[in-house]
Amino acid sequence: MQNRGVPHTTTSPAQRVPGRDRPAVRPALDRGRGLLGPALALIHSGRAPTRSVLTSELAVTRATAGAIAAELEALGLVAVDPRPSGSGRGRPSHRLAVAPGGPVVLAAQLHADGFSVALAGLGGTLGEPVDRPLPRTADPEEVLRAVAEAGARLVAASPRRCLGAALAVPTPVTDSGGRALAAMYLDWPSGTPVRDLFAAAVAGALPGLPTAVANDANLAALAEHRHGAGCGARHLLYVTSGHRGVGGALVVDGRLHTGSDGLALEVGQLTVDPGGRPCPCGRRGCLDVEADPPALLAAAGVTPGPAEPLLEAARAVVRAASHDPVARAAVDRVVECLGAGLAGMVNILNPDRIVLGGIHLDLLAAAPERLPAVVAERCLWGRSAGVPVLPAALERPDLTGAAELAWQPFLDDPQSTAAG
Amino acid sequence: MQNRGVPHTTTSPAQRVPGRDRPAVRPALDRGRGLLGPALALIHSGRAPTRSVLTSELAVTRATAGAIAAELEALGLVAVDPRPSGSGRGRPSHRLAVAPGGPVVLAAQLHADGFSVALAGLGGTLGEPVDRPLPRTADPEEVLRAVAEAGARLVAASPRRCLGAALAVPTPVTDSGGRALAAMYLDWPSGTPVRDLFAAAVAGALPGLPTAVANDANLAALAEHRHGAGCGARHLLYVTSGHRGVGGALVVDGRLHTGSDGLALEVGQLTVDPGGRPCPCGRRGCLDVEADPPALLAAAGVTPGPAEPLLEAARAVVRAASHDPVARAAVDRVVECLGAGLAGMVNILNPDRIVLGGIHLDLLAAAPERLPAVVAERCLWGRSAGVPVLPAALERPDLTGAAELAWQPFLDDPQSTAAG
DNA sequence: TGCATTTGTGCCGCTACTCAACAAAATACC
DNA sequence: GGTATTTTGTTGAGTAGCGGCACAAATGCA
Repeated sequence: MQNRGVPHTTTSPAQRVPGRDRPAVRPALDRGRGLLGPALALIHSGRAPTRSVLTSELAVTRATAGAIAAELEALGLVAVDPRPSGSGRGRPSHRLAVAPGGPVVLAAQLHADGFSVALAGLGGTLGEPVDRPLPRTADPEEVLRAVAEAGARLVAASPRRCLGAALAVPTPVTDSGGRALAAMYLDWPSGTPVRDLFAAAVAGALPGLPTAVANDANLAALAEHRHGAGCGARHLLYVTSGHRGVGGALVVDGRLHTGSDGLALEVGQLTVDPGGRPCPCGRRGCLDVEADPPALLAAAGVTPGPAEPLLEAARAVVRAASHDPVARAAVDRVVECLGAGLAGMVNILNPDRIVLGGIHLDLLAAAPERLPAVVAERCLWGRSAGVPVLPAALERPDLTGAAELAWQPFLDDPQSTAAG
Repeated sequence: MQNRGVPHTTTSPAQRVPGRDRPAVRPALDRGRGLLGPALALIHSGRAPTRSVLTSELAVTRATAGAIAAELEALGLVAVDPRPSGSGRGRPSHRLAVAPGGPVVLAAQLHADGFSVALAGLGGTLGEPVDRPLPRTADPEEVLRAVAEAGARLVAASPRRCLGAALAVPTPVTDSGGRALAAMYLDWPSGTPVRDLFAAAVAGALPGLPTAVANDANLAALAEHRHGAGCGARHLLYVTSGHRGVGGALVVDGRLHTGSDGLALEVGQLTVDPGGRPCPCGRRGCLDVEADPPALLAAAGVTPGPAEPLLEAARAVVRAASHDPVARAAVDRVVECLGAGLAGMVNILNPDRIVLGGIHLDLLAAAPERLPAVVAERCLWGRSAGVPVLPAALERPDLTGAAELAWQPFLDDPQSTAAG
């Protein structure tokens, strides 16, 4: 690209040469970057295993695809393997893959039971995650410092260059201020500036690293879209429940739909059973209290131990449903509620695929026919739509999603990986 | 642009010259078209009144903006007026406006009481609309032929070149097949291929004209976003009810969010009052039966005359609310239901603006404090979100929206206006 | 052993921009 | 009223990114 020299050289009016003139606005730096980003995204998510597929996916000439692949290889991000790629007539195409020793990002996650960190390269593969309990304090600053330090140890132990860090948190995060609105499991006050606090913590442990923070369900959706059950979907609705309440996320054309301030897909307030259980919001039968692990436990009459994770206790109920009629009835009831909630979302969002995580994944496995049927029945154009409902496919969707978030700037502009 | 010659010259293998070679895929034709489209869109929606604003909105250099403006002027789409544009220091910028004698499109609309057609230039201004009752037959082919013929008369009477035609229909339309799913007011069977039928009708009356068909609420939302109360919103939620049922639409970053098959924003099935009126869907208290004109009439105990449009009758109830306690109570009740429905959408979509049309516009005028308050109360992050709720600003939003739809291909690629 | 088919590559050209310098048109200040 | 300052329009040179083309390479099939 053109040499733009040093930006923002504060030329005071006095010392300014008369004939000298600067553009009214700094032209958008991200224009003309062209197809490098889309190409890397295709290889990253495994949708371009060969150069010829890349050519057709990008809708460019073979010459252009070759130049792009060569540049990504020069950046150390992609490995081009000229060995034949197997069957078919004609000359076999070169294989494209993520460069094995390429840069990594630091993915981190806060959840009800602790925190996790892992390194992640391109391609959606995680390194061995480190899981730790939360420090006894609830002070966000201290928690995030512990996360950053655990991450820094991972980074120091790896020979690969680290380009960024991102954190998944179990609360909505505002786009504008990066504030956590309802970090219930963490006992944080509403409005905690988690984005800034994480940035500060990482700046202490790993200076210079760009950071980002987002909601865990949103990130899991992104991960499922790129590397899991949502791969290839144009409009992916992801719904999950791992502890209390129900989280949703929507991926449209490969991008998260976070709404105007990151608060979209707060689906827990959908009414799914007008005569149902009371909800903290004041009404009855909200999805939040009818389709999460506590709802399933309550319907089955099970009281979990105080130290037992709610998700594990609820999974036990689903497993018991194969022989225990009480558990079966509980599962059936929650499946009806979940289906009604999903139908409500489908009427508004019209996704072409639904992926379920958390306890919903188990419920789908226990009612693989009934759950999609409920959705279709209660959905306005059920028969014409017929949305497929799939189980999530990733082992650690939240961590993988955090990695996606950290990778995003470099997927948008692969050249910038060279800067660090 | 490059000369691509005649497309699809079916070179049979036999007659193919050995050294001759065609690209694996036809490269995307719309790449490299650059900023002409965005520039025209800015001028079209009034967001670039001068060349200097265009420069900063496009984030290009003055030279580029000048070249773009000159090209749009050469295409006969934009008028550049070099006269000064008023106040401020420095040299005044040239004014940019839609060319007065430029091309037009044909906008058409089917509604409960008839059909309308109008010509529309760039800039969102409609010519005088022609309103007609529906032919006595319910045969879609015949209805659409009448529409096309009325349109053809308008086109013939105008000296301006017509580039395309689009139709707004009061039913969801599938993206894939262009089929009407629930044209209740028109007595059309579900699945009527309205896109193809309209194309055929227009081909008969105005050969060669490109056509398009979409849902009326969606198009009204698009129109409000570009020329009305939604101008400048990033995520615009539009909700309206002109006859029976409630229609919604979402505009994200200037594009309609139609979902994977055009069926998004079917918001009528949201439960807003669990103990409310029965709905054809089998449940109670759906938005469709609680916040449309018949709901308001029923709450007020009014039975409209058989020939009276439902919207007008409902408007009379809202007007009566200032002095009639029964009407006031009816309005209050429907306002609560509408607010609950809007809150449900806000929780899922997190728009930064809501615009109301149809009877909802009157309800907002009658309860300008209460309606936004209900939304905020029932919305999960009400206080932090505080979504503004505004009345629609256009006189004929559906027709204006149909014009937007017809213009869209030319806004995306202004060069193609020269082809016709 | 050819031949059709598919892919990789180098070279040329075009397009849509940026950059840089200058000219023009207004306001602000003395 | 004249001059400096600010903002804008204009022109010409330069360039990144991509398409078009011709040819070479690598496979399967007859």
